[in-house]
Amino acid sequence: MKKRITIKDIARELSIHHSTVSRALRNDPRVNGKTRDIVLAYAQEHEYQTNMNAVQLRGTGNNAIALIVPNINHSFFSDIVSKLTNLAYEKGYVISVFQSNEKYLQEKEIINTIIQHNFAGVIVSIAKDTVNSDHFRLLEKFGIPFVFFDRVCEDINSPKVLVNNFDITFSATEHLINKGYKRIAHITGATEINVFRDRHRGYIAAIQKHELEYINPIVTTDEFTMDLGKKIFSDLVDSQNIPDAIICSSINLTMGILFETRKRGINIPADLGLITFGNILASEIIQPQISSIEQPETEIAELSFDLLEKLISDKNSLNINDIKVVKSQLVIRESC
Amino acid sequence: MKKRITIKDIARELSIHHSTVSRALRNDPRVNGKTRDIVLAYAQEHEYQTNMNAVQLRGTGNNAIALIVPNINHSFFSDIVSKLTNLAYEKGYVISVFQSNEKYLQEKEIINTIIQHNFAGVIVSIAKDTVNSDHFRLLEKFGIPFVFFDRVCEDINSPKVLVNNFDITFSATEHLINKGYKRIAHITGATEINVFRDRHRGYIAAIQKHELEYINPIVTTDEFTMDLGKKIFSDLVDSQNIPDAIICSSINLTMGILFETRKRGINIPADLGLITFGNILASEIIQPQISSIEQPETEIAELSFDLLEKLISDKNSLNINDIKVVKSQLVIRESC
DNA sequence: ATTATTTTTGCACACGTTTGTATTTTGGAA
DNA sequence: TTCCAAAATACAAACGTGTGCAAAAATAAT
Repeated sequence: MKKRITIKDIARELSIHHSTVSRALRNDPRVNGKTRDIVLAYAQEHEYQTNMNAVQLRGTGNNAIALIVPNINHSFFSDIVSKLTNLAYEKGYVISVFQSNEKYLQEKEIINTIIQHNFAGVIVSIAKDTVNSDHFRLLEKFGIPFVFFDRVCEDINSPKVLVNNFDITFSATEHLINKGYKRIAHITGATEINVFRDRHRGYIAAIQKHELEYINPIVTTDEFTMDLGKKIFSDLVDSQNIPDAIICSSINLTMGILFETRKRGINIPADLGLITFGNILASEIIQPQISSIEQPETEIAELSFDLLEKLISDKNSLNINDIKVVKSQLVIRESC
Repeated sequence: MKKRITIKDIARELSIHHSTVSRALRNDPRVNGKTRDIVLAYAQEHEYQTNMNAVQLRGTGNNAIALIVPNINHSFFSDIVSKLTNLAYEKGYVISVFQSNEKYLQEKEIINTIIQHNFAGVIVSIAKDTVNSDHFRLLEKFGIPFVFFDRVCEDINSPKVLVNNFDITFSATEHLINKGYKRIAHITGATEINVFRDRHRGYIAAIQKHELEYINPIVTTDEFTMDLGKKIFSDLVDSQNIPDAIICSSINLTMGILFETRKRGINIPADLGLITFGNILASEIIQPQISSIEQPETEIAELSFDLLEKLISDKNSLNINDIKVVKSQLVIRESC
């Protein structure tokens, strides 16, 4: 391994000043076409690569953006991560993906790292754990623009891309009611988070509108796993407090419920109606096919990226408090 | 937004030299405990954050590592990405995740980016497209250590973490044979890639050992999607060249096959035996439950990270040509 | 009190790049 | 040839940090 070649090296070899080399490499019109070609040729031959640390230190040109998600390996987020990564690539940005593991503390440290590395901007969906938003204030203070998607800090003035959780959950609940279900339960996450709170409210609103007696919001702050789904449903059965329909905020939990219903011989949709949030690769295979609320990952990714890009290129280019709401879709299948 | 505070700012305010501040912040024993405390207090109060660009430019201390995967949103890779991200976090590294989209060209550009940003090391699983390995030679040239996992460049001398693809596919095939299946097909990816080639060979070896007549390796270079799975199976049926068992390299393809068998009333395992690579969240739900070859993502992630870490801290600490082979597991369920 | 020793701080430069300004070179017009 | 404007290049400083070395201050030894 030989030491990496720098602009100064090129300058020395070519007996010109390194500032000229710098300009030549960036196609500055101030440099003679002839020398530009010589420099470019030399750079190419010797595999010159810009040192972005130096560029960023200088303060000019920063194409690094950071993405923070609670979990990389949950389908909703991994889809968005994948899409955003591609968008970033196309637009010439470098994207770093960070995972908070649903922990406020980790999220906070990630923010510190982002500041230290001078990222140009951040796209973030907050952890379930995050109730305090000081770290985003810090980000503001350092002048790093950021955009929230899905899970947001509502007390922070920054653009947000949201899903119509209230409306869609309202619709889903109403759909179940119209189908004749009377004891509808709603399983969701910590209602401190906008996403779960809005779904919760949408559910309640529909129940109340139709004056049903049975209201059963089941809020869990644990990690959404299939096992947790099994447990929640088992507890429901044991408690004799059995609903005749469920709206579930997590595909993982839904899998657990499905497992238990099979084990117990509970028929879907006859004995139990079911609507879940989120898609699953195998949705076409699983029987009965589960009705689901599908979120527009592509649209969310694109909107978030656009907003951030605008913010990076000009901090005043848009209303800092811009909120976009994208529509998710209720896909009725065989489970209700 | 106010300008960010630097070491020099602290020095000026405290009327000491910035070198002293630098040392104080890093707990250098050469600085007086008293002044250290003053500096630390001031830094904390004014929310000082190290500028890592400067640090990295200086050449001392680089904690950024890069991870390149073909797809972030395929379960095998997303699991590994997630695990590696956590490992990196625990060990104080910052990890950036890049996605090659199975394209050599993108992989190459990613490598350039990595060089330009002076990453301390790289963990990579190559694209299906990648037959040329010049870009890894470039990485070598720039002295950036890297570790391959799963899909590797065999002509590059760098540590590798592999899965026992030959053996496990051999076993799987033999298992099907022992169960009485006679016409076993194998669906896999481009055999230029070590992973698919080894599986291919393992399959062939088992077939030949048992002197079966029917050998049908189906190699596809297209993206592994459920739709492709449907198409491949439909073509098989149409061609009258119907196997009585299939080993499939991709869970997505397997889903497509499953879909088609249902549609056509083909019974698994009676009419068709099935073994797939990869896990799926819903595996407990899908009926019949599919026998699968499960890869030890955690072990792969840990081994890869350990190797890279050693390489970063001391380039000569291990045999550069180190190859670790981890064992995947054949889990027999109801599909064969 | 003087010197020797250790502890602590200051100084200056380097990392690689960019950019405003000054200087030189070039080419053309007088 | 001489001079002028334009084009091309060189110079120097800056971004924020870390480190070897020199200088100074504090402490210990004589």
